[in-house]
Amino acid sequence: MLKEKYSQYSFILDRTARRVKQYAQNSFLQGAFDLTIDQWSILKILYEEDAMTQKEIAEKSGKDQPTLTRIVDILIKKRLAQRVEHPEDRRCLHLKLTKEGKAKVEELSPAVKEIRMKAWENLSEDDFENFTRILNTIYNNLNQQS
Amino acid sequence: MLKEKYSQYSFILDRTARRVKQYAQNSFLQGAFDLTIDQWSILKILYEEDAMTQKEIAEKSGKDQPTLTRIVDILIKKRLAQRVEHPEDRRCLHLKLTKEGKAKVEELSPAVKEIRMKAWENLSEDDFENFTRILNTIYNNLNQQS
DNA sequence: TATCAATTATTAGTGTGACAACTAATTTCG
DNA sequence: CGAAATTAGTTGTCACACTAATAATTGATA
Repeated sequence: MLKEKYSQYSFILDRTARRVKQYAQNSFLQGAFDLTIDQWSILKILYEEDAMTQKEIAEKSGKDQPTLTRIVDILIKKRLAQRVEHPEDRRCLHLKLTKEGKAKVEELSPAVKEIRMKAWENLSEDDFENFTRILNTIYNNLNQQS
Repeated sequence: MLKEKYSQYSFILDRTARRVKQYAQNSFLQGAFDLTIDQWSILKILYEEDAMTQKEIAEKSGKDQPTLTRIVDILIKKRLAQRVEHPEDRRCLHLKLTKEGKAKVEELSPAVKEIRMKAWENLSEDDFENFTRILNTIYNNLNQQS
């Protein structure tokens, strides 16, 4: 295999991921959403399934627990979410959206979808399928266990 | 278009980019390379073309100038690179590798290529072509100017 | 030539990511 | 039962990304 050639995907992958994030963040700023991309991603997860523990959210979002703790702190400071005691396990905390949090998700969802779609101009349905398949294959190839 | 479906690529892209970086970083740690991935990427660029300004390196690496300043500070602290005055423009600084810096790149290059290849198990040459094409299309779709 | 605009690099501030170490609570098992 | 291991969450540290603001220098132009 031509290692020189293959080993350069990482640069393109990294810069594209950064640009996707940056583009969305700029759009958020212009729309005065008062949220970062990562804060939004956690809000979205909570909207789809309320009352999860932070551990569960961390797994679902692919973030580690310290990172999640900090994002949740910010969401709470913004009064978009709240921590609630777990009824059976005092180590855990259930997170729930506040009314404001739910309203925020409902208000912004359509705009966020539009922002996300921009990336797919000039690309086909096949491209989308291949792209997600390849990304997931790479993700699994580099799994911690292996 | 099914916006709901298409708008979820960003999560997969982000988490895969993070895992690629993390996998390489862990391999660097185990090999006691004493470098981060991003420090390595700058060293590599300097090895290929010595005596560039920070502005040029920033463009080539896809990093912004503040980020580059910090990474270069670290490389200099590690005695792998040095700043040299630009002969014609006193605003600029030429960066050059030290002997140690060049030796480091030569020493680690083969190992880094091996690490990078791991991601491509179970994937074909076509996948590689499609992957880079799609990434670059997305990157251009989200160009600042547009 | 004197001023103003553009360019290069830096600094400060905020947010995030990874890792290690820690607390508190719970579970396991001798 | 009680000590040890495990688990959930937090805090601290370092590195990086991005923005805005600044200093120093250069170039353009009136």
